[in-house]
Amino acid sequence: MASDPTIKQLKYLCAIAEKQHFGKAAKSCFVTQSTLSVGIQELEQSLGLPLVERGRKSALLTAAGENVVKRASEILAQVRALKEEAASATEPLSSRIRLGAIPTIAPYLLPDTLALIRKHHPRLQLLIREDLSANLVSLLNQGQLDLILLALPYPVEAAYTHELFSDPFVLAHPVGHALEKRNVIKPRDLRGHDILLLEQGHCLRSHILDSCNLTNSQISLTFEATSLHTIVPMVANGVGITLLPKMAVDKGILKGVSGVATKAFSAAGVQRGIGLVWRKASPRVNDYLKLAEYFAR
Amino acid sequence: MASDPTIKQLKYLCAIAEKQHFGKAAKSCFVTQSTLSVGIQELEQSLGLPLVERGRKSALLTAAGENVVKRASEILAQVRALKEEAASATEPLSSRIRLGAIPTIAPYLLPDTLALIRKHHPRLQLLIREDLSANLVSLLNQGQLDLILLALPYPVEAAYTHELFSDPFVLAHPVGHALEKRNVIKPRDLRGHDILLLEQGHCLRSHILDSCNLTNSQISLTFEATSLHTIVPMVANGVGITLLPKMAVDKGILKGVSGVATKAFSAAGVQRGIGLVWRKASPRVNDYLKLAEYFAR
DNA sequence: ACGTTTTAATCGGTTTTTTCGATGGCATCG
DNA sequence: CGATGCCATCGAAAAAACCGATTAAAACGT
Repeated sequence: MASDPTIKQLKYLCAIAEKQHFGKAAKSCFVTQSTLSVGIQELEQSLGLPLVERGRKSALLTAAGENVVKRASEILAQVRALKEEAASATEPLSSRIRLGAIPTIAPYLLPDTLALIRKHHPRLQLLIREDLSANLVSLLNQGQLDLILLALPYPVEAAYTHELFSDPFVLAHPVGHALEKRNVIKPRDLRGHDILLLEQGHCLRSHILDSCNLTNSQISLTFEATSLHTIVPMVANGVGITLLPKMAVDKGILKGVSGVATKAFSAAGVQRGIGLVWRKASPRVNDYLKLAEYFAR
Repeated sequence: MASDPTIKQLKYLCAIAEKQHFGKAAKSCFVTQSTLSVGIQELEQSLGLPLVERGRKSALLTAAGENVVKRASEILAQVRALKEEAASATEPLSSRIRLGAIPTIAPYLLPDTLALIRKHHPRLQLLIREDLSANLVSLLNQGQLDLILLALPYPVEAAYTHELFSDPFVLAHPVGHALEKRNVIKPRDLRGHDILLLEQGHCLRSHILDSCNLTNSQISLTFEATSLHTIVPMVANGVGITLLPKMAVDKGILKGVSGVATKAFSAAGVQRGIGLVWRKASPRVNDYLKLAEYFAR
């Protein structure tokens, strides 16, 4: 079977088309005339037809040769484009990063941070997927995502976890609630109260339970919500109390809601970690670390 | 400077994209795994960025890698297209031939012959240019034309002349003309008669003069026309006599014209030759010879 | 916990290809 | 008729491509 033409050969041919002269074409390609000559011959052989009409005065192209040149120059242009794109992609934090984030982080951390990142790295295309931790980890390990933003601790299999900062939980209770008068609040003070949590599958639920040493059975009323935004009005209505990520409170989840007060825990450890996770083999660790700086502030 | 990626390398990369596995990709490229491995590495080096994420389970593409693959597959498709076009062009009498012809041949020889050629070689693209011999020869030697159809003899510089057949001149005279009664007509019988010829520059003029041993001064009335079609009615109106290529008469130049009679010369040599001319260096002599067969019949 | 397997990178050596300088052939020009 | 210009060809040297074997590292199985 006839082998493929070489990019070099196509270049030679285009040079001939331009210069109409073997020697000059060779010079413009920085090779000797003999090299270019055999290059053209090989190309003609591999295509099975004469491309250049060797005259004494000048080297003209065959009709077929001109067609080939037309296609060849397109190919060369595309190759150039490929190289240029690749070159621009070597610029850090460019091209595409597919980022996953869980629902109890994304709405509070991403808007500001992404705006900042976008400002500094306009060439970076960040695709966001919001999903539960388990799904994100699975997608990451399948290669469908490049980077995920999780609450820690979380088992991420073979992936690498880069912790960013810790996010304390704060108590959110109806105004006038029995806990309001206490100066100091510890996890054990929660026992016996109706605690509203997200439904199973949200890692926030287990992080809260774990960090407060509670079990499912110790929660007297397990009213399960699908989002923090649905829990807040329930607290306002006196249905129960809840723990909110400080991150969410800082970003104004209580804004416009009356009848809910917050209180920080005096004990340490009532918190979750926030971290980035990527595949160990990932070649863009530098990019991820740079992104981490934006998330960490 | 970074060297160009190789077509082979692009193939390797696309194979990886498809198989997501070095070994399998290598097999599909009919090379060993090591060959493909270094090929990919070279490509990555020349582009200056990682394209493949070598996992233990599978070889995934980087974001940049996917972009490159997209472009690469386009390039490969174009290369394939180039090869296919070239292959189809090896079929004889395909692609393009730029044919020049003089005004005293083209209208009489081309219509029928081109129809025949078109029928047998539908893939052949014949571009026709009608011009005076001198211009055609110049265009041929400049490479603007591939083949020209001339009346012979004609000096064609370095080109090669392939004679097809001879085209006798016939006398065309008004009905009732003095020459009508003669059984035998020789060139010298023309002397003293008003002979209508094409203007200077048309080779037909000099061919007639030469073949009849006439000089410009021997023509009593030098009424110069720009085309044979304008001469014929002038003959019909008794303005003079003329010599017409038999070819033109055969193809009906006198059809619908009354009052003009024709007579063959009894002497040999009152004729012009018809021939194809191409550059000696032309690589498509086979095609031209094949075309010559159509013109010669 | 420990071999086994899988997978890609690496190494060493051979073959192939590429490239160059020099030479040759051919046609044109002075 | 020699000089010149141009492309093809040749021979040698350099570069590369390629292969098979081996290594390294991780995943898998027992």
